[in-house]
Amino acid sequence: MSAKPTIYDVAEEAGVGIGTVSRVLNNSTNVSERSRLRVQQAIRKLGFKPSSAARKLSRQTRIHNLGVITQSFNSYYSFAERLRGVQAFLSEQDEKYELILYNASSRDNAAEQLKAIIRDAAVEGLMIIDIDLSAEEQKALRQANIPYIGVNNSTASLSPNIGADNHEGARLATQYLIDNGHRHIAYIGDFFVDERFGFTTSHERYNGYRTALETNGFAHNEDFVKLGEHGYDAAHQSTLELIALPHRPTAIFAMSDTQALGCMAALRQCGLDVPADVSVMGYDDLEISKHTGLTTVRQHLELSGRRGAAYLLHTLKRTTSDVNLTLPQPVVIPRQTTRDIG
Amino acid sequence: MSAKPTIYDVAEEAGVGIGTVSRVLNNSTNVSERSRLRVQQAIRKLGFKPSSAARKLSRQTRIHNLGVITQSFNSYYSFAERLRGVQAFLSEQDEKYELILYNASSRDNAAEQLKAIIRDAAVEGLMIIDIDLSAEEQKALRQANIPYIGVNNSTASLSPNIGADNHEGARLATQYLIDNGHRHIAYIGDFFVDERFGFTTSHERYNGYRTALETNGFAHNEDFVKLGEHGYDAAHQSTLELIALPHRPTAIFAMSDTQALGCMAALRQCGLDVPADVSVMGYDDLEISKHTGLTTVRQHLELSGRRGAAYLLHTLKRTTSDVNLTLPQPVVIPRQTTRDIG
DNA sequence: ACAATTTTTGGAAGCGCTTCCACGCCACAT
DNA sequence: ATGTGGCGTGGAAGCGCTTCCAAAAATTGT
Repeated sequence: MSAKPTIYDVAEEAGVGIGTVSRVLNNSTNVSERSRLRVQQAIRKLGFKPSSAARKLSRQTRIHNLGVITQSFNSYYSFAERLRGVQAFLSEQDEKYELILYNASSRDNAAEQLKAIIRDAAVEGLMIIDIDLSAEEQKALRQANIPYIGVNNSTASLSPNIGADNHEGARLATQYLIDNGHRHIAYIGDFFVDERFGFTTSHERYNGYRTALETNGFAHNEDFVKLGEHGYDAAHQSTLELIALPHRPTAIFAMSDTQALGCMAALRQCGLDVPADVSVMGYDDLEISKHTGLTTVRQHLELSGRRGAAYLLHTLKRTTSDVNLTLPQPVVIPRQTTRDIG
Repeated sequence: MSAKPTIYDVAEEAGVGIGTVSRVLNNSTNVSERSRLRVQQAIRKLGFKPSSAARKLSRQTRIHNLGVITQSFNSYYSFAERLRGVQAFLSEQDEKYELILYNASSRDNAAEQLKAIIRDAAVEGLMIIDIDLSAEEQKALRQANIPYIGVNNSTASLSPNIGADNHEGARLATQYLIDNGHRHIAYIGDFFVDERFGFTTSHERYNGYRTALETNGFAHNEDFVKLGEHGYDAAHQSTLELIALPHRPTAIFAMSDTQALGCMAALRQCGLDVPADVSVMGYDDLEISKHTGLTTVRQHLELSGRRGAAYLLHTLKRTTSDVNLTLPQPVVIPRQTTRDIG
């Protein structure tokens, strides 16, 4: 008798009909105090819990739920900013939307979760942050009739996609450093993994960096490119390696603000001043970057969340009106960690 | 005919039985290629979407879902760290849990959302971050048989609660400054609002600050207490006011790292060095604080998320084993923004 | 006392799906 | 021809709830 109790069990236990139980559950009027008490007692005794599925089904009330799946809770500050955009947009809507968060621990796990989502029809729309879906996965979503939108994925592989132009942003960042007289610019980024399905963010930004160098006719120095795990610590380590170089760079372009912070910490730890000795450029413009005076590239994180959510809702409502899928161009925000050495 | 199509509509359109439609939906075997195609066509034509509620109900598969409700997406970095703890814990479990995020825009909105959650039995367990529930609200949750856990709420009012000892943390922080020779210590915090249901975090930390001062027999200076909105900007403003004082403090204790950053920015902007001229102490130990060298109080944010999730799961499983609800004591993490002026 | 309301009640029907059973059909062996 | 097995198929039953309706009980008025 450990099976989940239903209202029938409760009704029997309380010696009333199921209608009465339901009425108590819903705080409906027209229930005698005596019945209400008996039912409540039975509920407690049986540890009864209404099934939300059954409720949603019978009560015709369609509660919409959107999913957000990401692999990048490690770079969770930027994820949080995007999420904030999503929430903000959703809360402005008339209808209520539940936001279900899926956090994949690895690419394989992401695939697994995705399958589960499709199998259970768990969400009506899905936002995919920082995961590049294979063609098959995207097809599966389409077949399941689940609209989806990629955010910060490799534009090439995931469509539709809220595109941050990583290449252009990185090019601008590098060009900014060049305009400030820098000739020896290092790049700190993540490993270029997962290239099966298009470029990674790191690779895209790296390409933008290379483009800027080449456009200006500068030689490319392989020693100035340091790839590692994402995050503060790896960037810290990479920076130490850069400093140890016979000819150290005069500027370092980190592919994320978090990494830029790790970079700056390493520089200062070695007695180097930022920006007097070395300029540092980040990427993301997290809110903290404003606070730390980091020169960086603004890429409209919160807005990307908003736009993504807007797209999903429009699609769900079958609105034909177009939704703007492009974000404003990334732009360099000059602050105090870069210096003109021209 | 704009009503949501069901499998019956699809079956009719495709000229097959509902069983076949269901089989196609579930990628079941034993469906002729011909039928499969017809069904898929019909699905597309009708824009059919399976109802997740009906699915969950019929398929006996109980998918658990937990809710997290918060009001504090404004201080979302610390929220993100907690959430990370929750996710990490959940992903270690065998059973699958869906995490539904509720973000209240105001206290009233929180009350509204809470009602909706209860009404819809939307979640099996609820984590309440930074919102103090009234006795009635807690009672409603209990009646609805939804286990809940407060995180960083005023211990007094929300029970059970994963308690961060704000008073003690603030006392330690202040004592640390005192031990470093400071006698003129300012406090920057949030307004003490919402006291109907217990103390706010800001108030608790303020009290800890006062306790330290009094224990050491120092006079309390009302001018040194600046309360405002939460966040960087208000703290920035408060700091400017502190600096303008005839006798400015030698140390500033901000109730959060975010505010400490605003404070430091203001100091530097006025040509004051941290920590040479003024020491700054934060609270939270966000990950960024390590990066910015901020002396602060560590309060185990991620762990609080983990513990909260653990409690909910244990309760759901009716495990009798006790769950540890107490967090390690907060501890001062000395870094580079404070100086011994003894 | 009785009739006229009003409140309270039980339970059938139905929400949209999955699952299962029974049946038709065809290919193959006998 | 007759049997045998397996695939494909339709549709009834059932998941746990809400909602409705008609009927029973309680209340009011006369």
